[in-house]
Order: sequence, then structure tokens, then C-alpha cells
Amino acid sequence: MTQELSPNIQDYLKRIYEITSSGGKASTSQLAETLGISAASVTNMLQKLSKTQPPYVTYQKHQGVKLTEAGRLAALKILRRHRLIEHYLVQKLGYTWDEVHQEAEILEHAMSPLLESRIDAALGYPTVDPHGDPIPDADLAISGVDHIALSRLAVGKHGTITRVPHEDPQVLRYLGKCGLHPGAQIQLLARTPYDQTMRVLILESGEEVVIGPSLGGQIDISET
Amino acid sequence: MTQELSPNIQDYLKRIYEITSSGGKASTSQLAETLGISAASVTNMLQKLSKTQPPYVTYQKHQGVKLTEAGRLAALKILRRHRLIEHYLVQKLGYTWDEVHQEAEILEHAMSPLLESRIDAALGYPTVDPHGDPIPDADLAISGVDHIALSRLAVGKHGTITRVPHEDPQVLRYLGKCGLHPGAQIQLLARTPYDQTMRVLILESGEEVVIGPSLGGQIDISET
DNA sequence: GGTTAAAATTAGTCTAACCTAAATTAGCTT
DNA sequence: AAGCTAATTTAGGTTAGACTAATTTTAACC
Repeated sequence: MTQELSPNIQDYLKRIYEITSSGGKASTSQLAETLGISAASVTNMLQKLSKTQPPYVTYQKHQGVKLTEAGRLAALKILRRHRLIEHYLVQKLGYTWDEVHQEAEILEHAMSPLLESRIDAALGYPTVDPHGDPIPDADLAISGVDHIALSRLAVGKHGTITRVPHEDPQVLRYLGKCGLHPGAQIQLLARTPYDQTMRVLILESGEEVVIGPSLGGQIDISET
Repeated sequence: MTQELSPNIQDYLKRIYEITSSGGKASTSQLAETLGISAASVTNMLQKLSKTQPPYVTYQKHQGVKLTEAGRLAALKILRRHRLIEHYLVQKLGYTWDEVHQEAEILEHAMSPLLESRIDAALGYPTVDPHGDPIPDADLAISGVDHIALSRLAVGKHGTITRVPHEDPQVLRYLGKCGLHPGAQIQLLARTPYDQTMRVLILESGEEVVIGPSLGGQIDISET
């Protein structure tokens, strides 16, 4: 049961977790696309992961996959490592938040339980990573904060950024330049009816930023 | 030419470097033994490494291998990462010197050039790792300190420990308990003629330790 | 200089991932 | 309800790196 999973498999499980965390199933083509491999390869792996003892996913032909409890725990374990590393690189080694995802993507697979706990302690047992994503604790419990997508915030309302997308360095550099990091106070000034583009006021700097709907859907807010 | 070498190949090159650093060639069986794989697998790999463009080793049937310049540089690159990691884990994350080798063995393959330089800077550009092994600099230049094996020190002479073996945690815990770390001042009190066992005085603590010849051959001293 | 033991090599398999090309299925549109 | 298209699966092949078993080479000894 607790035989070490290959880095490869861990990546699959992590990706399935990310895709399904907002509900539903992960499709073969979604996985193929985001993992950068062919759909045929994904099918193979999903079949394999559904036939292990215990199975890590529930799979039915043409229906996509969901994680089993074993799969969810394996995904959380690697996600914890990923996010701890991101936090550590920013806090202790002077990385910027757009540099850490790629680095963590590799380091997460090279991290022993001891290193994990040392880094956790060195950071003071953090609960979120630099992008605002929650870090599962040592028992893999993960906090489900309730936030709302910026794109769903009502016009005129105030809020605090809680989470931003974490993968795309370009997006992160842009957000960073605007001051749109977790903790930043904002007010939604307007939303264009036609294309849903938003005008956002950043309270700290008093500056105004324009955010499109697709990016707005990936930024989370807690209303204040 | 500068296509990334696989972790596997890096391990081979590193091992060949370690075996041949005191001169001579690395034999198939030495490599098989220390890498923990079969001799047949090693032969395969050596043939492959001697046929790359550029070749990483010079290989002739039944004659063992030596690194080419390309192979030496690749080995030093990974050795630099290995030793930087060891130093970092001890200095910044509270590891003991017997814990770091295994950890570095894995992390070295997950280390980007950026991480390497950040860790190097965070440590103040160290020149030796916790076991006294020299760390190649960013240009892969490595300092050739001249030391002598403890087992070759003349009886009665004083010296400073410069290097200890780095792989075996048990040996390291023992040496640590004795106070036999790089920098420690010692005097060789006696060497038994029959079995070459040595009595060593540790000046700092005033304690006396007995060291066998095989361990003594792996501890380096600079005479004082 | 021949015998033999140890070391090294060859030959042939195996597994984990990936791939492409071909076949099948699901689900939408008429 | 038939047909079409996109998604998915199957079939078959590749590569890296390991293995075992069988063979060959080296070197050492009498």
C-alpha cells in the first residue's frame, strides 16, 4: 500500500486533484493537455491507476476520472511539498513568486519526509503558499477557506485578495507589478456588460487596474 | 553537447570521478558494487558513455574507464551541487552531518542553476562541505589541498583534520561523538606495528581515540 | 605454458513511460 | 434515427535502464 509512487504518477494525481478540486471529473484530454502528453498515454496511465491495489482513481471508459481517497491523499502529500517549497524559496532564498512554481515542480519529487518537516518548521508551519493556495498540514488536512472569484464580486464591493493563479510566470509578474497579491485590499469599480472586463481599485496604492474575465475567474477574493 | 544528462548518467559519472580521483581507472565491478547494480548493466552504460558525442569516458574492454574532460566537468557539476546541498542542510536546516549525504544524493538531481547560485550565495560561497570535501566553484574549479591520510602520519606528529569519509552515517556519528571533525587538532600518539591500529589524541577535549587502519586511510590531515 | 578463478562482456528479457496510427464511442445536429 | 465530429481507446512500437544466464577474457599460479 505505501510503496513509493513514481514522480510520474504523482504528477498525474496532482493534476487530477487540481482539475477536480472545483468539482466534477478530469477528462483524458484535459489531462493530456495540461501534462503535455498524448491522450493515448493518459488513457494508459488512468487504466493503470484504476487497477492498483488500492486504486488511486475511479475510471470508466469515456467518463473521465476522479480520485479515490488513496489518490486524494497521495495528491495532497505532493501538493503539500510543492507549496512548502514555493513558500520556502520565496521566504528564505529570495525567489520572486513567478519563479517558484517550475522549481517546486521538480523539487517536490526529491523531498524526504525529514526535509519536509524541517522546511515546515523553518517557515513556522505556514498555512498558505505565496499565491494564497492552502498548504495541507502534516496530517494532510487542508483548510477550505470560502472565497469567491473576483469575476463574481458585485460591482462596488470591497474585498481582500486571497488567491491568485500560480502557474504562469507572466501573469504573476503582471499581478505583482499591480500590487495584486494575497492580502491586498481592492474595490471592484465596474464591470463592462459586453465583455465582462473589470475595473479594479487597489486601495493601498490608489491605482486602478483592468482585469479580463478569464483572469478574474482565477483570482479569489474574500468580501469585506 | 549540452543536452541535459539523466540523473542516472550523472550518478555514474560522479562515481567514476570519486573512484578515479586518487588516480587510476574505475573497474566495472567497482562501479557495480558502489552503485548497487549488476556488472552487466555497468558494462552497457560504460559502452554507451564512451560512444556519445562528445564521449564522457574512455573505455576499452576489460580495462576499466576514465573520465574524459567532458565527463570530468559533468561530474564536477553534480559534485558541486551535492556538496552545496550538504552544507546548506547542515547550516540552514539543522541537519547533522551523518544525515546529509543520502538527502543530497537525491536533491542534487533536482537542483536548477538558479537554486544552485542562490544556495551558494546564502552560504557565502563556501569552499568545503561538512565533511571537508572541496566544493568546486561556479566555474567548476576545484581546490587541490594537499593533505595526508591519517594512517600515513608519523607517530608523535600533530595535525588538523581536513577531511573525513562522507557516506556512512554510522562512521560519521562515531567520528562526531569523538570530536573528529574537520578543523579538529590531533596528535598521533602511537601506531601498533602488527595491525596498524592508531591511538589518537584529540587536543580540544584531551580525549584519546583508537582508529583502525582502514578508517585512518579515509581521514585526511594537514600536518602542523 | 596450461589450468583455473575472477572479472567482464554478450545475449536476451523486462518494466515504465512515452509515442503514432487506427479504431471505436459519445453526443450533438439535423 | 442517422450521421458526423470530437474525444477516447486500442494496438503496436520505442527508449532508457535495469536484470539473469551464458560466454569470454584476463591474470595468477603452479
